[in-house]
Amino acid sequence: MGAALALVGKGRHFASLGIREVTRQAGVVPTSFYRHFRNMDDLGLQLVDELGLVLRRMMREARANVLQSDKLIEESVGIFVAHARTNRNFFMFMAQGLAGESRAVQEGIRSEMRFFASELANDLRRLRLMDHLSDADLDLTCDLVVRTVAFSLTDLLSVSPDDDYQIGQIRKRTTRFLQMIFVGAGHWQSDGA
Amino acid sequence: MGAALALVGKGRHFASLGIREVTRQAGVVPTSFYRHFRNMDDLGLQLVDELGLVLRRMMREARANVLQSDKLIEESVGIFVAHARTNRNFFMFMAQGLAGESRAVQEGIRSEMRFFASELANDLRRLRLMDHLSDADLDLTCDLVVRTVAFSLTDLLSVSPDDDYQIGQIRKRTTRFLQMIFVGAGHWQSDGA
DNA sequence: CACATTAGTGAACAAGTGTACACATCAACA
DNA sequence: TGTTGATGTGTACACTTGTTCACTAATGTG
Repeated sequence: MGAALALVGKGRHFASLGIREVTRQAGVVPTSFYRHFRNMDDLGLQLVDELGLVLRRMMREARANVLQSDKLIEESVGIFVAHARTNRNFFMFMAQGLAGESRAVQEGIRSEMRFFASELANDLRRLRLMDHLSDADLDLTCDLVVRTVAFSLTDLLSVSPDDDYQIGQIRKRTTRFLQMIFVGAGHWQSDGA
Repeated sequence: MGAALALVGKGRHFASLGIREVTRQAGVVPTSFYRHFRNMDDLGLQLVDELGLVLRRMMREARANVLQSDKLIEESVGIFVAHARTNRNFFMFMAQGLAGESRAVQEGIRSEMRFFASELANDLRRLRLMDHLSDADLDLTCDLVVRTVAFSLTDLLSVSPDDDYQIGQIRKRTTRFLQMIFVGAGHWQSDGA
């Protein structure tokens, strides 16, 4: 799995990886592959599971650092950007998987995103933010937030991880996106929406 | 190019396609490939160019059908969904390319999206909507809109093109996303954003 | 310690891959 | 009509690929 991630991190697309290639990168003989996975799709699914853990770690950190901050959005985006850098390969895999060729991997990632959105909704409820929104509308908002952040991922991954200036730009832009969404959510249904 | 698109439409990822595979689908001998393209990346780039045309056609239709409608957002999303169905393979290619393995294709698609966003900004200016926004903020809004629609693409492409119910759901949800964004844009900078 | 499970090995095979080269076909135009 | 440029063909070569099978090394548990 590490070998596959490493190749993805080098710019290869997961769908184009072969068993021999992965085992070669892992420093192991091709047949060993079958001791762990039935095929590449299987490997992909297990990567999605690990991706889930990465995302949960990120959420935990965000909750810890953000609870009483007034710059909730800015902080959260910062944590996201930091994690995207630390776990670059995982996030690359995620970005690829959304339109990947394995339906199962696709669905897995989608499901991780849904989970993330629902946790975000819980947090906002708990913090008594967006109290005027119905459950459905809060859901809508969180879904939109998660999508926006996920799309920023593709921006983030398309620049060098050392290009602090560009990364800063993306962080600022993403923050403004979210601010605009929350302004919209704040006025939702109180006007002609 | 048609053959490559057809394979993508069948669920394959562009990055995993080979020259022989494409020529086989095209009903032509492998060596013929080199008469038209230098390699698969080259083919990808030419597909991006054609994708540009598809998007422009869509924009033209949207402008024609939407000028004096009060349901501007709803109509536009409808046109988008319709085009996504008609040109399913092109849009699949687009969704894949955003996180694809050819940097050039990636940049090409990204650039098409920027163009689309800037045209949208022009239209909004012309229609005297969002008149209170600075150029930069209008840009921000349009970028966010285009991203949101692009992400909906992955939803759209993950369901069967004949599943009218699910497609309708996606259309409605996307519409609400955009409405929320525009509500946010409408109140932008007038409150604590 | 012995034993069972797990992980890794090496050789083999049929099939598929990218690419090179010389040759054939065909449309368009002088 | 003859020539030319674009497109397609057939053969060939050196690799790479997925998967199989029988075998070995290491691991931890009774």
